[in-house]
Amino acid sequence: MTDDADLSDLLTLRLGYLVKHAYLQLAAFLGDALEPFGVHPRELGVLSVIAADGAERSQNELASAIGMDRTTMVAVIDDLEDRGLVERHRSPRDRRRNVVTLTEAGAACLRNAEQARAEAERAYLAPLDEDAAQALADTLRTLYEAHAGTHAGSARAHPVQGPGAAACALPAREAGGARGK
Amino acid sequence: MTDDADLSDLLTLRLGYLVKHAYLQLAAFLGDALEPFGVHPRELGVLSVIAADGAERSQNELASAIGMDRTTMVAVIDDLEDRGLVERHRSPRDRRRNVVTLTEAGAACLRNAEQARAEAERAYLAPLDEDAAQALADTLRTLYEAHAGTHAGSARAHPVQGPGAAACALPAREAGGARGK
DNA sequence: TATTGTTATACTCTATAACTATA
DNA sequence: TATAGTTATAGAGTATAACAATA
Repeated sequence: MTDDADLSDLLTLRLGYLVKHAYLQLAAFLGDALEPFGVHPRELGVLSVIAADGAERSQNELASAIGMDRTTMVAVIDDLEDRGLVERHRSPRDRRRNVVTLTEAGAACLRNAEQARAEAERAYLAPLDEDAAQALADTLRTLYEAHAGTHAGSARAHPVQGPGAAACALPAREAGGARGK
Repeated sequence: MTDDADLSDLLTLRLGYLVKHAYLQLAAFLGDALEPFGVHPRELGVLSVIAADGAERSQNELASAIGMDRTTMVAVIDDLEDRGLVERHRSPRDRRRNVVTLTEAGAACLRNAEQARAEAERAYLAPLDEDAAQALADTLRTLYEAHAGTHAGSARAHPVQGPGAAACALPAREAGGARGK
């Protein structure tokens, strides 16, 4: 490495780089914090939503509330059910629906893991003073709400073909291209 | 959907959810903006680093500067080379090294795509006033530098079973677990 | 022995299509 | 016909191990 400082400096000026690594770093914090409880961050989110209110939630409702695909939710519920944290019940009023409820163990796991999650978030935000941490949360929420629905089908909002696009108009990427050794 | 408002509200209070979706939404903005130029955000980062200074960069140096695995860099350079945007040269001083340089087309692509990237970032930050946008960048950079190296090998499987884990201490997750019916 | 580029492999996460049973 | 759950599959993205050439 000759002078990596310049190069990484260049990249940390990029918003995309910073946001991606914020996501990766926070995911590492959360994953480590939840590891003793045997749940993934995504699973904890599912448990939280199930416990959120008294209404009985079907798998489909859970999936759409979390922004998870309903086919992915099947496997998540499978895992949680195998570990005895949730139960599936056929809804008697609409026998297509699987109502998902917390077991005793699931409720206990939720309580403990939620505490660990909150601690992990605090640890991640520790380098910031309280105002900056609050401002970050507010800002992220503003952005989330303003752009909600943007990444559903990633190629939608910007269909425009900017001028000068011909500069890179070479053969589109293929799967297994020939290598130059 | 009975009352999704409550549920999504619950999730937007979670930092992990907000950061993840900030990443996904910004990635969608960047991906759409760069699509006319036929480059992915990751590839644009590689082009930028190559052009960053006069020093000749090997694949290994590019990879470590960007935080990309060196085996991943091989495929990225393959693609860029197939499209005529970069060239590989064997370094005469150390014949193990592949020095990567921009072609004329690569430099032109970089210029145009960089402009599109900057516009996409501005569009993403548009819901914020200037102070909030600047504060966000500063905060993200502070967090990145404070936690640098955190997500190297942190979030993986769940081998350890820590204290207080008894609440969820049921069978660990398997690959193709048997499903309930 | 260590390093660079490379290949092969595997694992995670996600997205799509199709099937079933219900409505 | 439409919807909920399910299954199978495929595509990204990433990580690891091993190998050849070179130092």
